[in-house]
Amino acid sequence: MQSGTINLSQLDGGFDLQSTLESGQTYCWERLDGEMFEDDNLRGSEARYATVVPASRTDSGNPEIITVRQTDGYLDWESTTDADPHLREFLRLGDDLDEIVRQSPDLDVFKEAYDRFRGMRIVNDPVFPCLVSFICSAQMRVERIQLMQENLRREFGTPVELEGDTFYAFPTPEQLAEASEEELRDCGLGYRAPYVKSTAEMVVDGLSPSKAAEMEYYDARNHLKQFMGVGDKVADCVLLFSLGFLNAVPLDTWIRTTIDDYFPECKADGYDEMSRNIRDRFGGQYAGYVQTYIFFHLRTR
DNA sequence: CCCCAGGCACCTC
DNA sequence: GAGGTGCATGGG
Repeated sequence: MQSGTINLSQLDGGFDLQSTLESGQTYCWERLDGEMFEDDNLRGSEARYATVVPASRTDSGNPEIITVRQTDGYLDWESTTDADPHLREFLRLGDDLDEIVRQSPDLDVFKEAYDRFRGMRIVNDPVFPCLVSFICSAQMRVERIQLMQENLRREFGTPVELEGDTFYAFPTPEQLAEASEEELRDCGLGYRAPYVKSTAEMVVDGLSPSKAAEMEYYDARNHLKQFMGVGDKVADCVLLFSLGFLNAVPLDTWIRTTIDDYFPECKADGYDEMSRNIRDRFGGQYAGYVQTYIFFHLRTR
């Protein structure tokens, strides 16, 4: 086992592990001393979280466990591998949060959110788990999305051990493509089960979700919409939370409500037009950051 | 019993 | 392409 620390005081704009992992951006982590996404868990804890790095991302070619905990200005990690570069990538520790806030619009609702969750960063999840989890997110609460992903990992993922504890990698496209629709429904996926199976088969057959990362924003969104169960909103989530499109603003029910209450001038009929309006209103290149702060703030107040 | 949850596929027109 | 409808599942 390896361990290490990352000095958070050296990061521009600081870091907050709990809000980063429990704001509904990522379903790739589990909390070891409590349930993710329970409101009374919000803020102030020094909880430990675990994830499994996909085999496709590790030097060893095997899935590798990382556990991590934030204490007093440091991120302490333990891992089966050198977790430092993975953590910097998955948690976007290189983002200059101070600069992002400077470039964001002067909005009271954003200031409130930023005061509550200072240090929260957008995540950069591995693309296949991110894609599947947001296909599962349709008409579903975050607590149950998390439960569905835990079920998928346990039922279909490769087990990995760290000091006697067993964790599961998120299933590969091959592992999910081989699952039956019935088995997927048993994980609680409901009508999303055939979407997940079909999307896994498409990836196995060679359609690459990560290829969107090389494209211009609208082409990237259209590329992702080829997958079954992926529309404009899910595509924007994958672009923002996995592929580095910090300008993407997923238009979900909460942001739509916010638009009605705070930005009525951005209202429009189609997703495209309203999305463009709100992206401009949120300052363009970092609009996804603004949206994520506002979403978490309003959802948990 | 109702309604709703970080929407989407599919069918009309 | 724009608009309506069905969709599994669990909790309030």
